[in-house]
Amino acid sequence: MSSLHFYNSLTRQKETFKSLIPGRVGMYVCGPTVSGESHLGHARPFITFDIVYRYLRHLGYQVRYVRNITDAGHFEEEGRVSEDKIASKAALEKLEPMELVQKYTNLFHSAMREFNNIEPSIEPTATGHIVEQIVMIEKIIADGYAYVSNGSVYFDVEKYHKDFGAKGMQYGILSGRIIEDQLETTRDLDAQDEKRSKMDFALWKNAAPGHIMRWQSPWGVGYPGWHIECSAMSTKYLGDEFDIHGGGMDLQFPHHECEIAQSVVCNHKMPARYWLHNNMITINGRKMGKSYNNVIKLSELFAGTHEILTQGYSPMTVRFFILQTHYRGTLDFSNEALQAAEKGLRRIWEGFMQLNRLDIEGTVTITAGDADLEQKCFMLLNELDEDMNDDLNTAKVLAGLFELVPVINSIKDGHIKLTDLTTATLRLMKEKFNSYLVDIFGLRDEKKQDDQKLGAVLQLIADIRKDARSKKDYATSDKIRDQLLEAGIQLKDEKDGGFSWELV
RNA sequence: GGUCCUGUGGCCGAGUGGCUAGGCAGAGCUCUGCAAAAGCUUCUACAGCGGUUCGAAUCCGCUCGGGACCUCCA
Repeated sequence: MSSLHFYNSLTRQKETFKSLIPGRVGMYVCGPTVSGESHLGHARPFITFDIVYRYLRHLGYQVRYVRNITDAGHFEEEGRVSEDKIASKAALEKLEPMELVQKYTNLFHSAMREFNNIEPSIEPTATGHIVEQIVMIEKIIADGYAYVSNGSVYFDVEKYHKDFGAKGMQYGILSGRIIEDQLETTRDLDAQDEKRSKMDFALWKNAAPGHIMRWQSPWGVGYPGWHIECSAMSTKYLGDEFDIHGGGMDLQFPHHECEIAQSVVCNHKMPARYWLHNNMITINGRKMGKSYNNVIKLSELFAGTHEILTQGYSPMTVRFFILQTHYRGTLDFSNEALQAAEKGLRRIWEGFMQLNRLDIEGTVTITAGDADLEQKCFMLLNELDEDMNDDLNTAKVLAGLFELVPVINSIKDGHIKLTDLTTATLRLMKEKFNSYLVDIFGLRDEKKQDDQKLGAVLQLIADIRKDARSKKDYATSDKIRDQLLEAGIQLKDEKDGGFSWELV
């Protein structure tokens, strides 16, 4: 598998990735609803698609990455409480809705920075694209696939299904749902009378009195339905047809299904070629979500303030934790798993630092001193790209890197000589570690150890300690080491008589 | 009820039918004044029952368990 493959939810199989325009990729990812603080579950898609973004760029693509901010709010429960999520919270908190939106948007952005996610190329907001959404709805009505009912507009799913199903774009194409079954099994909800069919979904909702977020439209005062913003904004910034559409698995139906229907009516094309869905983060085997009351907010996660947390976990630990599993599998949260990730990250990062310190150009070796080891390393290094290309198997890439860590440490400790490997392989090792850990996985050192002054001070203290040790004054040397550790600085004696230190 | 996914060793997790990932934890050893780190060695697996096959964790069937979606949801 020498080229990039993605599992495409649309076709339910792995496919070779080929962009519509050579060298360029358009990617749309469903962003957050900023009606509340982001939680651990939200971290996954944004980290996952950050990896996709980084990897595509690493491969040389010029990517336009669009990720929306849903700030217009949606009804709590369709057909029942016609109330805007953001508006209801705003009433409770006595805040201007846009003030609330701003607050949570800022929090979201700061979390994204902590995770070291690269900002998208465009981050459009739903409220900033009301006009585009209205225009799109008008077109759907004009073409006969939507109808106005009591100031609201609904999409006519059955008509769409009948007409476009004949063209191979039936409703249910993405989620694998059979519309006929859906009609029989969909639960009866209250106040369905505005809709002609229970499958129909809202494009525009009539705003009830007291509903704070509202806009003037051809159908009266109201607000957009849940799905139209993504169709409007993806079309505007990426065109009628673009390469990748991403999001959480729970959005596959109905959100993405409806998005497809809307876009197909307007543009007569399947909007995206590759549909990528990340799986959920579970906690005790259950999806993390408001309805389950098991949400850990990111701020709680970092600080360790949630009751189920035994400690705080840093953004990089969380990022690494997410990378250690394949994005399409569920990932179960537990303190043990996070602690393991924390230690694993530390180990691989230390190995990476050691590797960077090796002077591999000192003696250039053409022939490996240890042919078996050379072959093993060379193989491991070449498998990395294969694994990454295989639907982004980050877990396997990390496993491969981990297998090389003992080799690096052994070189450092002198168990393996630099000349046991060819210089070409050592160079490749440096290159791959750097590419994957830094560029593609977006990991970074969270402990800023580049403080020159602190380093100088520690050098002095270490010299004093060394003197004490040489006089076998272990009481003093241990005191220095123990008290530094209490201050959060760990000294490590090296075999060559030197020392290293680490902030803990 | 409908659609789909899933069940791997103490924990987390990869896994293309044959070469039995990896991390964390545990045990032993080496190095060290001690410690930490590191290195080497090592113990626990493929839910159960059938079937296909020379051979199955991997394919098929059944049973049991877990989960997701069908309603806002990452």
